[in-house]
Amino acid sequence: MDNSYPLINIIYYIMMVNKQDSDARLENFKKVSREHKLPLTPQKLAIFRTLASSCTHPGVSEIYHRVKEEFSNISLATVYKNLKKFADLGLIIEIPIPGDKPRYDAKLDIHSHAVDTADGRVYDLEISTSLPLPDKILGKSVKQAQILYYL
Amino acid sequence: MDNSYPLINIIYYIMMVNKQDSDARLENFKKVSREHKLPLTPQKLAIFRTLASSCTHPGVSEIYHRVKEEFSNISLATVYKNLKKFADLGLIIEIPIPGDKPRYDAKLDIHSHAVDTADGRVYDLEISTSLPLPDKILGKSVKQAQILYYL
DNA sequence: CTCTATGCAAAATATTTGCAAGGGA
DNA sequence: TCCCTTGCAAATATTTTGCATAGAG
Repeated sequence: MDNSYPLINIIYYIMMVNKQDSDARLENFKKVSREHKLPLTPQKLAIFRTLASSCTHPGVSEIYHRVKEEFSNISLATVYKNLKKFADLGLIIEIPIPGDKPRYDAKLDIHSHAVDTADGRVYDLEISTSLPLPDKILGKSVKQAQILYYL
Repeated sequence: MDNSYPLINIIYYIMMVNKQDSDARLENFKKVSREHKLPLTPQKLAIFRTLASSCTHPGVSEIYHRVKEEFSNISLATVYKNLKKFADLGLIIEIPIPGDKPRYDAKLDIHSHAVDTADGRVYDLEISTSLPLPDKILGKSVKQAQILYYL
């Protein structure tokens, strides 16, 4: 007898970004910037907003080109510097992609990603069963976790 | 009343590599190479063995330097080419690290990794609860999955 | 003998840095 | 005013490629 059928069905949802989400992210961005006494430049806002309102998890270069439509003379270095700073402040998450450049995500709650190896697209994923999340590993607290699924 | 205590205890194991593991990996490597009619050069063997017998999930540069002790004139390009080929053949897994260079792993069964953000070390992790693993997402079959925990 | 692999060097990419000038709070 | 930030260009770092030669099967 074949026992290999799954006992539970995993339900997953592909998440999209709506206006409420991106507005809330932008508010949090401003709040954290104020708390750290960091000036809110138009460039920073444009970079963050591009990310916060996007479903496509863009990388450095795509963010650069999109922001360039508004600020034609923005520098690539500014995009690099800010994405790094945002990640340090916990305002965005870096999604590492095997064999490719990293992508970024302004969705902060712990969730998973599906990477389509055919076209490089990355999707946000919520799953019905919870992610195994230990408090501590090796005595150190777990700061972040993500599952990467490769299709 | 506070319901926030976890209902289950997650048990995890830090996995080490023993000689049986690395020998089995090496055998599989030879078998797959034969199947694809790819010549088994001493350089390839050294690169694969370095990885298969390691607990530290080395990156390109570390593998290069370790193999260089044996083959003093090995080229970095050879290491790049071979790691890419091994990954394509499914002989190794690339572990993408946020903000850092990728690491490699010859352990093939689906498992998780803990990334120590303090020192960059990466550990293999087995956990007592299973990883939520859907067959298909967006109609495409799931080829691989890994959880990354950041400490 | 045939086909892939290797090593080297150059090219292509990607990312970081230093610094003078500008701009938010 | 005081820092932090920006844009530019140069410096680094990383990865890929072309090609002549070597070596595995």
